[in-house]
Amino acid sequence: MRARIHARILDGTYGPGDKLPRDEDIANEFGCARSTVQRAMRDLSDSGMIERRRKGGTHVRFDPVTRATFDIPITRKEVENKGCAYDYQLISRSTLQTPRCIAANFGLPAPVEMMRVKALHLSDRQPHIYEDRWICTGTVPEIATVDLQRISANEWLVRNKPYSRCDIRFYTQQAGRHEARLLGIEPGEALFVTERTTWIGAEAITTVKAFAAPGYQLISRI
Amino acid sequence: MRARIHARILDGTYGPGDKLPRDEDIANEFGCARSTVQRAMRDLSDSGMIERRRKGGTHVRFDPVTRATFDIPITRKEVENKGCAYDYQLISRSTLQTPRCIAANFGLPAPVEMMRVKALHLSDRQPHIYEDRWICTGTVPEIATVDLQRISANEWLVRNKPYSRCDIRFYTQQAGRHEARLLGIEPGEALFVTERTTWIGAEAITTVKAFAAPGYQLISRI
DNA sequence: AAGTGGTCTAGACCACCTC
DNA sequence: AGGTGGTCTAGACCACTTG
Repeated sequence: MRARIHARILDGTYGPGDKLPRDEDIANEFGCARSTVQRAMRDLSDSGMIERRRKGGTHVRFDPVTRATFDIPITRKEVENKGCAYDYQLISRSTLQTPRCIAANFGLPAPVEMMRVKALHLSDRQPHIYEDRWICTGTVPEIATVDLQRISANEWLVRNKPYSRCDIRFYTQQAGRHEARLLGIEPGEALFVTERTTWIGAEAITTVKAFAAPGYQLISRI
Repeated sequence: MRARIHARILDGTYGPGDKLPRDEDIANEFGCARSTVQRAMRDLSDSGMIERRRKGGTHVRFDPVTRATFDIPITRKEVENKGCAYDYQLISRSTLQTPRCIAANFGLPAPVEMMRVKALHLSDRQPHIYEDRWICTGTVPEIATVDLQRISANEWLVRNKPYSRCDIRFYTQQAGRHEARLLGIEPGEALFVTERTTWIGAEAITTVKAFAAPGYQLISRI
């Protein structure tokens, strides 16, 4: 039943920008319950095909988008899932005032005190990802007691600190001398950079810039 | 009600790997209908927090993942949404046998005839994305009659060819001479590469490699 | 103010998968 | 084969938002 409603929209009965009938009318037309229509519509809405607004009705999106979903695992798991041996090295940790640009990542007007953690993730003994992270000691005081030689901040945070909001951005950057040395590559090679910033409620948790060695791929199947 | 169930799992009552009670038991405990529980569980399942299997029950995922969704718009729209002027140039189109590696993208054992389309998308007159695309003329015969000088294959396909499956991968690559010349940059600069391959049912539609000029970012907010 | 989608109920039946 | 989650129904009430 739900499949029929899906098909009806996919098949071109309604085109980009068109308004669909109210759920109840569709339910009558198909001879099914309104909640069944609601369920189908929710799926289409999740997939980015339609947009719904109370009182405004349901419209086929005017500009179709491809909505892709990616699972970003803990770095250790990502390596192990490839069948590679995982290693991890803490490079440095220190507590200091953030530069203004890091505070800005969190939408904070002024610098605050945070812990800065630099670390290297290895895959089969080869440098894999270098991460440069700031952790808000105000929101996550426990971090002071965590043995970051043994467990990466990445893993500890994912396992222990739920977040309510997360900004992610991907882009590329040529390796500078610093990154090249740590990753064992030549300066100028193309790095895959992942920036992630998380909050719990309005409280900042962490922001991290992860530099992946060339060859890194992000994959999604829909 | 749904929020209470969400909270219950987030707050650590159940940890990674734990088995949750059956939906019906949870419903009794909370004094709500089973379908309400089912709905809450579905959300958690969609977000990657739990895994459900018929007869197997519901488990908190052992290895938490960050699940991010990205909207990938039509390139023209992506440029216009930034407030930039969009331009587009068809570089070449031809019909020929695919190399073996392109056929392999589709899981085809042998080369087939496809149309190859190279094109450049510009943002405020600056080269923005260079795409190198193969379109299956068997599945999409209409493409022969489309004026690809006026509308990009990207836009025409998204608007006219629904797909049932899509593989996407992102990675980086240093610009070669060819890409550098087209994008107006120096060889060696870091490109953001998007590879997309789509099917309708078992039929191949298109595969494309899009090279984005440095500065390109992919953004998601959760 | 009214019309639309969103949530919830109480119940039935189905489909899949593990045991 | 039985137990679990998945879909569906017919209905009620709620919440948002636009005209």
